[in-house]
This record gives sequence, structure tokens and C-alpha cells, in this order.
Amino acid sequence: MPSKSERTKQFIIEKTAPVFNAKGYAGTSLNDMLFATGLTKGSIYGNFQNKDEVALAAFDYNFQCVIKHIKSKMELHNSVIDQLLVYPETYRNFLQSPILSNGCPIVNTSTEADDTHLLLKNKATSALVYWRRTLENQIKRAIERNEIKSETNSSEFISIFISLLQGGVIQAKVTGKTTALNASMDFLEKLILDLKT
Amino acid sequence: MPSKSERTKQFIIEKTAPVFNAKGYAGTSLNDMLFATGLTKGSIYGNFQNKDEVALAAFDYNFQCVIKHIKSKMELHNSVIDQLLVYPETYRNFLQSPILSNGCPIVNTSTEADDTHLLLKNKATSALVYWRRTLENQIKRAIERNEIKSETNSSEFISIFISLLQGGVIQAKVTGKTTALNASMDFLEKLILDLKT
DNA sequence: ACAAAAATATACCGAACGGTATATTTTTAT
DNA sequence: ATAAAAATATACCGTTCGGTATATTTTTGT
Repeated sequence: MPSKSERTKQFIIEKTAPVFNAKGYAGTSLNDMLFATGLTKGSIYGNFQNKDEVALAAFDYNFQCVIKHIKSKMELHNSVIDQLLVYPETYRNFLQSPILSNGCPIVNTSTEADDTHLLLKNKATSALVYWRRTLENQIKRAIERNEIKSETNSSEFISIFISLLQGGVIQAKVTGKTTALNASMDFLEKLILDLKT
Repeated sequence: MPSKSERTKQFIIEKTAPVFNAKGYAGTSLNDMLFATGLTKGSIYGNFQNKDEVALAAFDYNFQCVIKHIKSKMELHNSVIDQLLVYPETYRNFLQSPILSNGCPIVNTSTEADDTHLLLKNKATSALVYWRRTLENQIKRAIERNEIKSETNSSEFISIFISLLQGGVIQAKVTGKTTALNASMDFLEKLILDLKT
């Protein structure tokens, strides 16, 4: 069993992470964190050095949440095409999903932290790099397996792939409606199916 | 000649608008505003009721800046296709443009204000609606003129159009590189050219 | 040029901010 | 069970926050 401090540390991260994702770093106050956890300052500052450290841990947690959620759905499929289709399928209903409804942590964090909080910005950058690399590996593997056209420019495809996802999510968040998101996801599905050999 | 107060009011908006776009609403303090303008609290609060009012005016200003910038480039072209191509052409170099380099005001504002500042969120929403309507009108006009395929689903196209732009811009901001943005813009250009009759 | 009015600067306010020192409680190992 | 250690609560700190009352300066209309 993990130590008490490890457990409450995790507890603090889990409870504050959604708040950070929704309100942003500057928009989340220490009081917000106390309210979200039900703990006191002593407890939080006993486990973390400062607000920054919690925010950084919260970002990692939020990102991992999304990753795990997608991965668990992907494992139900064998072909890479079907695995890639998990993204548009998942994000279509992202407004309903408690994990995703506050938007992509990368988008949320990077837009705010771009000019204000270097450490957070760096986290968002490496998260995006990680995401790209994951997709790149999947596609390369599928090309080797002859599942996807060998002439596929994976880097270009990934850029468009991510643009459609992030652009669609933003439009859904701004309008509160899923029309533009669904149109983007329909289109993305076609692009994915076009990769087939 | 406009009155003194009208001039300083405009001056305050122009000077604080870039700061609000870069740092966000919660991230921009009154001191930031004083520093950006070189004025004092008395001067700002003599012309605006509160920080909110400046932020809302700053958003309008930022949005209008982008609109005007795009429109002025569009007026150099006659065909709608060429006019639509202004977007990818412009956003390709957005990191260099002082007007655009801090990102789309709609994206910046909506991601932050979504759960924190209703008035700002509404502004972002109507800005996006306005943008869609402008594009819709352009496409419909082009269809009537037989410049664009009549079977074009303009609503779908616009959703994808905006997704690629916003998604591309976000990736450029996060990574600091234009690779993904350029790939998205290349693709968008192809989509625009595909509209041709 | 001058008085009235408007705009701006100064000095201050209470509240909330992030953070800390210390007291108290709760774990933990013996 | 108990003492040492660790975790948590309490009370407090200086600073910055957004905002205001008032004094002073600058426009403005005559």
C-alpha cells in the first residue's frame, strides 16, 4: 500500500486536474484547489512545493486520462485503420464525455500558457510531440503490414488529422453545438479510410 | 475631431488588446494595462467602468483587426476561389505577423473564457458565427456565378475549412514550428481548388 | 483669456492572492 | 501500546488584486 502522502498527493492531483483544465492556470486559485479537494493549505503545501507543481502534475494527469481513454478503445480493434477511427468516433461525443468535455488539455494549456507559463507550455509541446510520434508509429507499422498505402506521407497526414480533431473540438466548445465537429469528423473518417490499400 | 476621452478610450483599447490576446483575461492584470498604456488607474477608470469593459472592447478590436487584415488582402482578387486562398496564404506566415502571431482571438478567448467569463465567451461565439456567415455568403455567391461546383455542401466545407485553420494555428503555436501548419494549409488549398467548376 | 467641465493623477481601500511558521493530529515502526 | 515521525490544520504574512474617492490638471466652449 502506498504511503499516506502518496495517496493524498494523488488525491490532490485527481481533484484539481479538472479545475485546472477548465479554468486554466491563472484562473485557478488556491481557494479553488482547497474547495475541490476539501483539504487545507497545510495539506497541499505539505505534499507540493507550490501551485506550479500541482498544475504541472495536473496537466500530466489530464493528458494521461485522455491517452488511456483512447487506448482502451483502440485495444478493441485489430487493424490500424479501425484504431485510427477511434479518434473521430470518440470526439464526436466529446461534449458528453466527462473526461473530454472541457477540451483537449494540449489546446487548453498551450493557448493560455503560451506567453505566461513556460513550464506548462513545454509540457503541452512534448505532449503534442508524443501524440505525433504515437500516430507516426501506428501508421508506419500499418504500412509495413501492407494495411495502409505505402505512398502515404505520414507526417502530412498526421498534421491534418490533428488539425481536424483540434479544430473540430474548438468549434464545438465555442458554439456549444456539434455540427462543425461532426462535419470535421465525417471528413476525417473519409481521410482515414482513404489510407487503405 | 473626436473628443479627448474618445481618443484615449481608443488608445487604451489599442494598447491593451494585444496583451489581453496574449495573456488572456485572467492573466492580464490592471498593472499590465497601466504598463501597456502608460496611463494611471484614474485615466482608465474614467473611461471604462471596469476591467471587463476594457477586455470586451479589446476582443472586438482584436477580431476586427484580423477581419480587416484578411479583407484588405481579399480585395486584391476577383474570384472567390482566389479570395478563399487568402486564408491559407495568410496563416502560413502568421508567426511572423504581429497582428496574428498571438493566435486567433476566437480560439484564445473561447478556450479561456469557456467556463469562467460568460460575456467574453458569448463574444467569441458570435465572432465565429459571423465568420461562418461571411464564408457562407461568399460560397453561395460563387455558386450563383457558376464559379464553384453547385453540389458543394457549404456548411460542411466551412467546418473543415475552419478546423484546418484553427488546428494548424494551434499546432504552430504549441510547437513553435510551421511544419504542421503548412501541411494543413497545403491541404486546405487543395480543398479550395477542388471547389472549382 | 477664462471659467466650467471634463479628464487624469494620486492616494487609498478591502479582499483575495500565493505562501509559510507553527501547532496539532494522524501514521508508522517498534 | 507507545514514542518518533510524518501529515495536516490553523493562524498568520506580505503582496497584488480590482476598484474608488478625491485632488489636480487639462480640455472645452464662450
